[in-house]
Amino acid sequence: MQMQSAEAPRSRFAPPEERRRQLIQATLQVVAERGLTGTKISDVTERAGLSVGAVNHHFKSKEELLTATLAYLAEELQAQWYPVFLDTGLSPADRLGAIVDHLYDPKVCTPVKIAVWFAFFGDAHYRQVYRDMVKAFDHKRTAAISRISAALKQEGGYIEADPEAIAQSVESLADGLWLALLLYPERITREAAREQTWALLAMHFPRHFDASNDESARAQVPDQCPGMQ
Amino acid sequence: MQMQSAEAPRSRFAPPEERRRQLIQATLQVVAERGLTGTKISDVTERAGLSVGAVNHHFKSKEELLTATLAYLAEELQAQWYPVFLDTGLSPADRLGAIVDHLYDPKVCTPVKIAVWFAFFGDAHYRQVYRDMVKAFDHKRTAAISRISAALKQEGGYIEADPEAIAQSVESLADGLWLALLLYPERITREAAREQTWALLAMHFPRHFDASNDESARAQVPDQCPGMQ
Amino acid sequence: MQMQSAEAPRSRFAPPEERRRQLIQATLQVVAERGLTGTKISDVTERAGLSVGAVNHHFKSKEELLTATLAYLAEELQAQWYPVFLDTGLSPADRLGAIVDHLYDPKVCTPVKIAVWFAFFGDAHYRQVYRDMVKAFDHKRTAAISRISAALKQEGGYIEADPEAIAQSVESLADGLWLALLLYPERITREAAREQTWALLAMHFPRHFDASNDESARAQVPDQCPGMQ
Amino acid sequence: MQMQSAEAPRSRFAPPEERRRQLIQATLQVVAERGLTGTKISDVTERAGLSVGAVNHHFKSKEELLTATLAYLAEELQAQWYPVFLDTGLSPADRLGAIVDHLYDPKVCTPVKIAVWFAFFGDAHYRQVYRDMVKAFDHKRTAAISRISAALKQEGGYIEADPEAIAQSVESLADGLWLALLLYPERITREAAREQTWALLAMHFPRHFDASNDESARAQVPDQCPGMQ
DNA sequence: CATGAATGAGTCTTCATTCAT
DNA sequence: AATGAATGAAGACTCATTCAT
Repeated sequence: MQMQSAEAPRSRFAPPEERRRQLIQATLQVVAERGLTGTKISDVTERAGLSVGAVNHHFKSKEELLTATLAYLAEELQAQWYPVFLDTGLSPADRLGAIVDHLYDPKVCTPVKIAVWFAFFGDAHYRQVYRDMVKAFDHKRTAAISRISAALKQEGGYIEADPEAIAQSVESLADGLWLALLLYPERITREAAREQTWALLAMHFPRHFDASNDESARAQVPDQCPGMQ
Repeated sequence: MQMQSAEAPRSRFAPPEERRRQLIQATLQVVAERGLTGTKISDVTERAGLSVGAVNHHFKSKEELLTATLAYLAEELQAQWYPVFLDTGLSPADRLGAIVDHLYDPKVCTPVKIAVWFAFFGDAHYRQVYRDMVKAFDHKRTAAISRISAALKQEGGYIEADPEAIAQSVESLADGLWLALLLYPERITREAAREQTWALLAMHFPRHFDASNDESARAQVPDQCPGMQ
Repeated sequence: MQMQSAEAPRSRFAPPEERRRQLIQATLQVVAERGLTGTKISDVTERAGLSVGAVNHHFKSKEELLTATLAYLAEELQAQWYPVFLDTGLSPADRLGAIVDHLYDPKVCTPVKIAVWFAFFGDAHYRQVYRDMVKAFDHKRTAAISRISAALKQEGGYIEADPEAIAQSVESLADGLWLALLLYPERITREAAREQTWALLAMHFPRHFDASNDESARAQVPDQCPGMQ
Repeated sequence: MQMQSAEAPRSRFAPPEERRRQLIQATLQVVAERGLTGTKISDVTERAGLSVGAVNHHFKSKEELLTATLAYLAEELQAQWYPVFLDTGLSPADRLGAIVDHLYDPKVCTPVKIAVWFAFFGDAHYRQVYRDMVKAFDHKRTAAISRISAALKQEGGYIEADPEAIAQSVESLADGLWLALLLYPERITREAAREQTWALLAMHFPRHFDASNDESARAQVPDQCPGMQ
C-alpha cells in the first residue's frame, strides 16, 4: 500500500519465460498426483507459489497450459536422443544403444513424467493434440531406429525381421515398460526396464549387442561376435 | 424423445443386470470418445437410452459406474485367457501362443476398449482402483506366462533370459503395441501387432514358435511336450 | 407369482387405516431422528416395513403424510386433556392440575414427539398448516386454563395477574420446558419439568396448589370449591 | 439484473467479513420465510445481491453458511446480556432485570430472528451443532441467573424455590414466550411477553421486583443490595 | 392393494475465467 | 506484471412421484 518502491526487487517481476517454466513444472507435479481431470488451476498455482491469475496471465487458458506441458515433455524427450542420432562420430550400434538408453535416462524416465505422459495418452483430446504436435518431427525417432536397424542388418542382423518392424517393437516394448514402471513401480526398476530393452536389441542384433545387458557392456559391440545360439 | 440405441427393445422391467450392462456398454463408448474427464452422466444415459437418474439408481455414483466399467474390462480380459491356461489338453507352447492371441482377439482388442484401458491407466485414481481390483488374480497372467516359459526353456529355449523377464517382456510389448494401436491406428493393425508379439516368442523359443508368424504356424509345436505345471 | 391364494392371509391386505397408522408412526420416528428436511419417503417406508409406493398410495404426497402426522400429534394431545376439562366431577383446581399433568404424560411428552413438534414449529410452512389446523378448536386449551384460573382467582388467587396472562404463562412455561427437554435432556427430566409447572400454579394459586410439588400433593386442593360456572 | 438489496453500495472488493455479514443477513431473512429446508443458496445470494458462487467462496458450503448464521445469532444474543452480568456497578436485581429485558430487546427479539432460532431448534442436526457451539459458554446465562437468584433469595426471596429451578423457569418461560410470539404474533406482543417474564420474577422476588411490571418499575430494587459475585 | 424401477426437475457444488485494483 | 475476489455455466446427485406389473 505504501513504500512498495522501497522494497527489495522481488521475484514478482521475473521474466515471463521463468513464470511459464515455473507453472509447467508445477503442472507436471500436480497432474502426476491428481491426473488431468483432477488438476485444478488453483492446485497448480499454489504449488508454483503464484496466484490463480498467473495461469491466465501467462497462458491463455488451462488448455494452453496443458498443451504447453505436453510440448515441454515432447521437446525434452526429443532433445535427449536427437543429438545422438546426428552424432556422426558414433557407430550405428552405438547410436541405437544410446537412443534406447536415453529413453531410460533419469531425467526423462521419472515417475512423475511417466505419469503425465500416460495422463495425456489416456485423454482422447490430448492424444489428438499430441498427434498434431509431433506431426512435424513425427516419427523421427522411429525412422531413426529403423534406419539404424537397416544398417545393422546389413552388417548381420537377425533373420527375417524388417527394420520397420524392429523399430516398432523396440519402441513399443519401451512404451510398455514405461507403463509397467507406472503401474507396478515396486515390481520393476528403470534399470531392469533398460536391460529388457537391450535384450531385445541383442536378440535382433546379436553381433552388435551383448545379451548380458550390463552397463559396462553398453555399446561394447563385439565385432568378433562369433554367432551364437 | 431419445434415440433408444440400437439395442433390444427395452421393457420397463429389465433385470437389474441388464441395465447395468447397458450402462457399462454406453460408458465404454463415451469414455473412448470423450475421455474420463469429458464423460458426463448425461452422455452415458443418453447413449444407453435411459434417464439420467438411471446411473444413480443402478450405481451409487459416477465413480462407481466407472469402477464397474473397469472391472468389466478386467474380467472380460481375464475370461479370455484364463480358461486357456487351465486347459490341460494343450501343450505349453500352444497355451502361450493362445494367450498371446487372446490379447489381440477382436473381442477385447478393439479401438474403443483400448482407449478406455488407457483412459483408466492415465488417471492416478483409477490406477489405484485397478491395482486393488486385480490384487487377487493380480499376477496370474504374468505367472502363467512365466510358468509356461520355464517349461519351454527346459525344452530348449533361448539362452540366458529368465522366465520372469520373458513374461515381463511379452506383456510389456503387448501393452506397448496396444498403445501404438491407440495412438497410430493408421500405422499398425491388430494383426501386425499380434505378429510382432509372436516374433518375440519366436526369438525366445525358436524351437516352439515359427518366426514366420503366420496364422497357420500357430501351435506348430513339438507334440512330445510332456505336459508341464 | 403363483399360489398366492394358497398363502396365509398376509398383512399385505391390512385395512387402509392400519397402513396410515403404520406410516405415521414411522414418520414420527424418522422426523425425530433426521428432522423434517432430512426425512425421505424411503426412510419412512423402510422403517414401516413397506414399499416406497405405499406413501403415495395412502397419502397423496409427502406433504400430506407430514400434515397427517402433525394432525395426529395435535389430536392426540387434545385427547389427553379435553376430557378432563369436560369432567364436571372434578373441581377447577383438579382440572387445572390434571391438564398440566397431561402435558407431561409419558404418552405425549416423549423425546420423539417433542422433537417432531419442534420440527413442525421450526418450519414456516407447517407453522401455517398448524395454525389452520387448530383454528377450529384453536385456543381451547388456553381458554380452558384461563377459565379455570378465573374461577380460582375468585377463590383467592394471586394478586393482580389476569386469567388470560396466567393461562399464557402456564402454557408458555410448559412449551419452554418441552424445549429444554429437547435441547438438554441430560439436564432436566420430564418430572422436574412437571414440578416446575406446578410451582408456577402454586405461586399463582397458593391456596389451591401446594408449593411442594410432589406427586402426592396433586389435587391437594380445597374441596370447598363451589364449581366454577 | 438483480435488485441489489437496500444495502450500502457494494464495491468489488469489500472486505471478506463484510461479504460474510451480507450473506448471513440474507440467510436470516430467507430462512425466516422459507425455513431451513426451503432455503436455497440462490435465494440467499439473490437477496444479498451477490452471485451464487459467493456462498461457496466465503463459506465452504450451505451447511457452513447455516452454522455461521446460528453462531451469529448465538453470539449476538450473548453480547446482549453478558456485559450486563459483568457490570459490577449494578445491583443483582438490576442485573437480573436487565438480562430478562435483553431477551426482549428489539434487536434480538424480532420475528425474523425468532423464526430462525426455532428453525434451527427444529432440526436435529443443528440442535447438535448448537449444543457443541455453546458448550463453552454453555450455561453461562443460566448460571448467571441462578447466581443472582441466590443472592436475591438471601435478601428475602420467595419461599422454597431453589435458584437453579428459578433460573430454569425464567429461561423456559422466556423460550416459551418466544415460541408464542412466533406462532401467535397477533395474540401476544414482545412487550407483553417481557411483562409476563417480569411477573415471574416478581413472584419469586416480591421484595425486588414490582408485580406491576411497568417499564417505570424496572430496577425498582433495594439499593441496600451490597453487590454480589 | 402393493411394489419398486424409472424418471427428471431441482439443487448444491465445482472451478475456469474475468477484471478491478 | 500480479493478484484473488467475484462470477456463473456446467454437471453430479437427490429424491418425490409415477406407473407397469
